[in-house]
Amino acid sequence: MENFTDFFKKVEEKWQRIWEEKGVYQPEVDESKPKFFMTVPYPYVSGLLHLGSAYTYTRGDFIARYKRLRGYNVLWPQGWHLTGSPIVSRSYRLKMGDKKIIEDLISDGIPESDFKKLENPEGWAIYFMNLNREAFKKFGYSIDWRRELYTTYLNPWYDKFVKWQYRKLKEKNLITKGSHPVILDSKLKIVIGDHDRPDEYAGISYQEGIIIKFPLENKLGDIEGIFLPCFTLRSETIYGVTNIWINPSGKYVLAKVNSEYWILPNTIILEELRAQKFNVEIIREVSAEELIGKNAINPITKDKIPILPAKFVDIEIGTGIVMSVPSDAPYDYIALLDLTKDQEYSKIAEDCLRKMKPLFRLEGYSEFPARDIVEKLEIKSQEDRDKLEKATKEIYNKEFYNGIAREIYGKYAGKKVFEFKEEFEKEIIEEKIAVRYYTLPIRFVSRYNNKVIVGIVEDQWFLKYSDIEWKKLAHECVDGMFIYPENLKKVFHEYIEWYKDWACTHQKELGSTLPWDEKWTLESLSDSTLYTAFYTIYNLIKKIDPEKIGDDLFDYVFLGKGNKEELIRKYGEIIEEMRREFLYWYPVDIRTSGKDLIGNHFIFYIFHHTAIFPKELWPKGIIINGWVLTDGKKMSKSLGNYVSMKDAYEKYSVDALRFLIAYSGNSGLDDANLELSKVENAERYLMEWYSFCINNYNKGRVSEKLPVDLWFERVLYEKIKVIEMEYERLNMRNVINSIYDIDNSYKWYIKRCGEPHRDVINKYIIVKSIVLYPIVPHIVSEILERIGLDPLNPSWPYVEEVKDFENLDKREEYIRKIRDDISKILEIIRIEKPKKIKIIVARKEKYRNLKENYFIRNQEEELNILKDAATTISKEFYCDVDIDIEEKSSEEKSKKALPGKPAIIVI
RNA sequence: GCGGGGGUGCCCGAGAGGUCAAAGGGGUCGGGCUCAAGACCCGAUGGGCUCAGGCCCACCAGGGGUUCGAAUCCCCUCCCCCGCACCA
Repeated sequence: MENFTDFFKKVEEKWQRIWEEKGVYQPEVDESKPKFFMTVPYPYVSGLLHLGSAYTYTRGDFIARYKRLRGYNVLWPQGWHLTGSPIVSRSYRLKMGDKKIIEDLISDGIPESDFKKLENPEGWAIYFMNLNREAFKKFGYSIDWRRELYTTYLNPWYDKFVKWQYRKLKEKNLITKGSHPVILDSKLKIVIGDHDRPDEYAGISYQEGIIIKFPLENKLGDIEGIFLPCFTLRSETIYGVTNIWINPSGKYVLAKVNSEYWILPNTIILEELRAQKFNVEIIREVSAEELIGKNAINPITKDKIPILPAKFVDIEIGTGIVMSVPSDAPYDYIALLDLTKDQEYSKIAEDCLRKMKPLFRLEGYSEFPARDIVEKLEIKSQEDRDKLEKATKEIYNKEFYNGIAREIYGKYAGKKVFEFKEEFEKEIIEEKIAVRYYTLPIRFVSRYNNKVIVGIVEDQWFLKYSDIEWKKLAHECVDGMFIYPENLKKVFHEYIEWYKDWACTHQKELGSTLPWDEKWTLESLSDSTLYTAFYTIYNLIKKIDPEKIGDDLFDYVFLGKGNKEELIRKYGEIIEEMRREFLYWYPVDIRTSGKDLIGNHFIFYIFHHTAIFPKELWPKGIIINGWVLTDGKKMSKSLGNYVSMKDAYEKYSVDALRFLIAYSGNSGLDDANLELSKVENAERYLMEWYSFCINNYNKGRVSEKLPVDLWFERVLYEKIKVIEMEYERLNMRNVINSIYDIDNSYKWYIKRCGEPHRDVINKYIIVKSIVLYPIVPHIVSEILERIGLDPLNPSWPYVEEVKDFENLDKREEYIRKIRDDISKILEIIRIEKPKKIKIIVARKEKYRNLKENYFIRNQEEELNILKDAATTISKEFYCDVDIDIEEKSSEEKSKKALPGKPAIIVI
């Protein structure tokens, strides 16, 4: 069993060592050379990176190395993202002995003896940063590691940088303050993140809805003007309310809420209302019986509607009082149906069902979609929770996007729900019929054993992405950028338009605090927008005591503001150097990553650059790639095809992996298919190329070049042009396909000439090796060294243009056609080994009236070409080949010969 | 619903008005090499006809159109994937 892996691994180690020792990827400012600044968004290091990341970063390496070959002074720095909650959450959960986390760690091959280190966020972050850095190095990335940075207060320089950035944004009035809902522990009043709750509730977010206040028809006791507040996500269905639901076994109270009287359940909901700035004072208890059977008034339609009992009403959710829309809400429909079987309420329930109103026109449904779906899914009762959830979701979704309001909606009639809902809600809130409210879809307890509620924080900070002037700049930036694939420009513009203000601060997460309001931490998308600039000076700024760094340093280095002499006195000459580095490297020439970042990170990146920097420093290019499938399947732990970068480089040769990564796809939104099952083929392919090079370099015939020599040189020339274009766009699959084309042409070349020309074979070796270099730099470095070329400073091959003045392409095409015809004939007449092949060229007169552009002009020319081809054909078919002319031939078939289409006779 | 990406032969995937039955893989079948397997090499792989390099029909989600000519352009329909946010 052949196995080249060990050989490759040795070569890889060797070159990685040399690169590191010689610092070949640590570029210095050099005004005499054009610069190229390439970045890939840093990964979030909550664990080991997998082959999906490898795909993105390896593509980064392809372009970095390609640009180096093209003579650019290339900088590729890399960092790590630690900001946000997942690291905090995971380390916390590990500390608590969470099984899932332990399982994950074990499946990643993390030894249990290391777990202790991971039990705090800092330890976790450092640990995985180290492992992932190691993987990046093993993959051979040409990163300038002097500039390796990571985020959050754990890195005081980064922290200073982010704070500077946010002060700038605030100065420019791009930060605003507002209120924002958050999930809180009801007793401790602290924000409850995923790690503060049981696993099964991770990821549950609040819902935004409204409370509609239904006045009670009569007094309760001697109090008048009491409201039944109904929380709903579907305010627009208020026109179809037939009744109100309360839980028959629930405990309710009469409370004074602000200046009104409300009926509310005596539950955690009171606390939640208070957390949302309602002033709630309990007056007295009210039993469900006191309410059931009474009537309320629909505040919009003024209909009189009964209050009825329903078991499905959860007195801890919403307001514990529910408006019932049987026409469009499956729960309500089935509950009324249930109630028709009840002695006491059957009449009222039937009446309610009769009063159902058609609200929306919805294709595929009758005027009462709730009834339709209850029947379709065969929902039997309100206990049928799963089906009801599904039904509700379906109807809600369909009605929201496709439901057309009927006449009853007045000015909204004819519109779709999503078109008018926002305005409608605004209106009923202004009319004081309703109020905005947030709640949870399920009530659960925090790890501190208290129920969790939604509260409003009043001092939440926002990035003002709604700012029209800011949007304008962002659009302008996109317009001026190279975005590949090009059609994504439109998508970028749309996202810029669509963004509203972004809540940029969280609590209890890893990150940098907001400099003027230190209880807030900048959330993870918001602290990672401008750091590409920070890379340019990071290797230098680290020499300065972070304690001493003030905004004046950044103002000077990035914006050229401040008194230079004074600043030099304060920080030293180094700030001059920093300014120079920044101005040399900036702007970013290419930033490349996956399509998942388009709508978030890349938009932020653009916005913030336009806010802080002058136009000439705005980002210049973005290249987007798709997801990665491994062997045609989505990579996931449950499918068992999950491969971490660490697994991969330990098991396979990295050059083979890099080759497969290149071959897996082009830029764009399509998913790439990384065929790990082909890793051996890739190794073999590369190994064969390696042996070919060292065995053939400087070998071969030395003589006048034949037409076929020129033809192959021409192929090389043409292909290298194509490959250049594909590299610029990171269409790596196309690059490899072009290399395969070269290989196929070489095969034909050898068939045609037997022994290759020395110049030609050398050219082939150099061209293909260099073109492969960005993809498989280790083995190519080895090749270059073995054949006596500089492996540390390779440059893009210069191939002289070979013009097609000899009709080289058509000549070869002609010969190939003759060859194909012969094999077709052999097949049809079922001869395997011909004794002789006669090729008879058309008689002279037939050439007289040829089309202008035909490449063969006369009989002599065709004869020459055929004589040249005779050896090739004879070798291929193992027989003699006679070339003759029609004039002299005695063969009957010779008469059929035409110019460019000689008669072929096989004996 | 909006926005984006798609639907090509057994499968994956290129092609973006003629040179297109449609590149390249893979699979399958047949053959070669081999003690044998793998690897490698050659051939076949829509249907029908034709024992001399050939011809005819069908065909690129479905339907219609533009054109001398459409997988490619236009219109309609159907289907699939992704996003629609406060999260890395």
